[in-house]
Amino acid sequence: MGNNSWIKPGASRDAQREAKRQAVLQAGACLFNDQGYEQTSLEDIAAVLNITKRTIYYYVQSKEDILFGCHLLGLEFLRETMQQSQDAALPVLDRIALLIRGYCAWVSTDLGATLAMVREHSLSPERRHALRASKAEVDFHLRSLITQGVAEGSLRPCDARLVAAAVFGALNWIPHWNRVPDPVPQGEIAEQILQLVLSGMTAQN
Amino acid sequence: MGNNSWIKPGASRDAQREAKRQAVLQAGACLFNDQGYEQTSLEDIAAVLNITKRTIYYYVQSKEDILFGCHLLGLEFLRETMQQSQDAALPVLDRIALLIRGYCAWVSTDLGATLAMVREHSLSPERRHALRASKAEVDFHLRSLITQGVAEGSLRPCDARLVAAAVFGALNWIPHWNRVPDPVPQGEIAEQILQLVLSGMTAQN
DNA sequence: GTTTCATGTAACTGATGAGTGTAATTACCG
DNA sequence: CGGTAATTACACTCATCAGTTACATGAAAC
Repeated sequence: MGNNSWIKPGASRDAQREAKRQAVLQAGACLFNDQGYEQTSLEDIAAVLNITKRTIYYYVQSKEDILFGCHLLGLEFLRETMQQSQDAALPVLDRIALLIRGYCAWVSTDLGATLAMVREHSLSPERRHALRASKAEVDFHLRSLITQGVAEGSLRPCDARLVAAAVFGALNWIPHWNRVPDPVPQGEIAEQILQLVLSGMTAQN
Repeated sequence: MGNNSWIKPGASRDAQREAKRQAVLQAGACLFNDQGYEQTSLEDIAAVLNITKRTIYYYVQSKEDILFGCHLLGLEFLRETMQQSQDAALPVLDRIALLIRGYCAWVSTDLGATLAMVREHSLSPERRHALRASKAEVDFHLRSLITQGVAEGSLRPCDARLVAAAVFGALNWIPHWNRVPDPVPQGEIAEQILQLVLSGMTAQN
C-alpha cells in the first residue's frame, strides 16, 4: 500500500493481511462517520489509504462487508468494558460508572462511533438482526444493572428500560456533536454525564 | 391525488396546493425515518401517496427540497414549545421541564424525528448551515436555561454545554429505539427523562 | 530463482435512481 | 361550457458507483 508506514515487518503474512484489512475498516469507519455510508464511495476509502479500489476488494468482499466489519471490530473493543462492569464484587453504582466511562471512551473512537452514527438500513437483514442483537445485549447489560440497583435500594425506583435508553442516548449522541476539529476531551464528557445521570442537575437542599 | 380523502374541498387552490405539498413532506419524513433518506426513492414516496413520481415534481423541485422542507416544517412545530419555555415569569426548573416535555413530544412525530434521524450530508452546504444554525438555537436555549439555573442556585454547578448535549442526546435518541409497532407512550418517556436529568437515578439518603 | 502473494492499471458492466419532456387526460372553477 | 390547474403515462437522459475482467508487475518467501 502507498503509505505503508504502519506495516509491521516482523509479522507473518496472515497477521499483516489482517492488519491491512483492519486499516481498511478503520479508514471506512472514519469516512462513514464523517460523510455518511452512502456518501462514501470505495474510491474515497482507497484514496485515504493511497491504494486503488481494486486492492480493497482483495481484503473485503463488498462495501457492506466493510461496514459490518467495522461493527464487529468495534464491538470487540467494547467487550473489555462490558466484562469489567460485570464484576459482581463491585457495588452497582461503581459498575454503572465503569460502564458509562468505558462506553463514552469507546463511542469516541471511529469504530465505536460507527455503531451510533450509521443506521442499519444498508446491511442485509441477517446482519442487521445480528447487529441489533449485539446492541440489545449491551442495552440489557445496563438495564440489569439498574434493575439490580433498584432492588438493592441504591437506586431510586424507575423504569430500567427507559432510563437505560436515555443514558445510551446521551452517550450515542456524543459523536454527533463532538466530531469537530477541537473536540471536548472524552473524559470530561463522561464525568458530566455520570454526574447528571447519577445525581441529576437539581441543586441539593 | 389517488387517496384524496384529506383534501379540504372548501379551501382555496393555494391552500390545497400547500396542503398537498405538506402531505409530500409528511410522507417523505416517515419514509426517511424508517428506511433512511438514501434508501428512499421518489417512487417510494409517490407509492405511499398513490400518485406518480412526476406529480411530486409538481410540488417540489428536488428530493433535497423534500428533506429540507421536512426540517423547516418540523422546526416550525417546535417553535411553540420554545416560546413557552422562554417565559421568564416561570421558575427555571419549570421552564426546563416544559422544554423537555415539549421536545419529547415533538421528536416523537415524523417531522420532528427527521431532525434527529437523518444526517445532514445530503443537504447543500447552505442549507446544511442553515439547519445547523436552527439546531444551535435550540441547543443554546436549553444551555442558557441551565446557566441561569446555576447562577440562581436552583441547579448544581455544571458545564451547561455538556449537560445540554447529554439531555438532547437522550431526547434525540428516542426515535431511534421507539419507532416500533408498539411504542412506549411519549409522555412516559418524558417523565422518566425529566426525573433522570433533574434528580438522577441514585436513591436519596 | 521461481513461485506465490500483493498491488496497480484501466476499461468495462450493470443497476439504480434523480430529474426531464411531452402529450394526453382528468378534475375543478367561474 | 370553456379554460385552467392538476395529474398521468412513459420514455428518456444522465450521473454515480459497486463490483468485475484480464493483464502486467513488483515484492516477499522458501
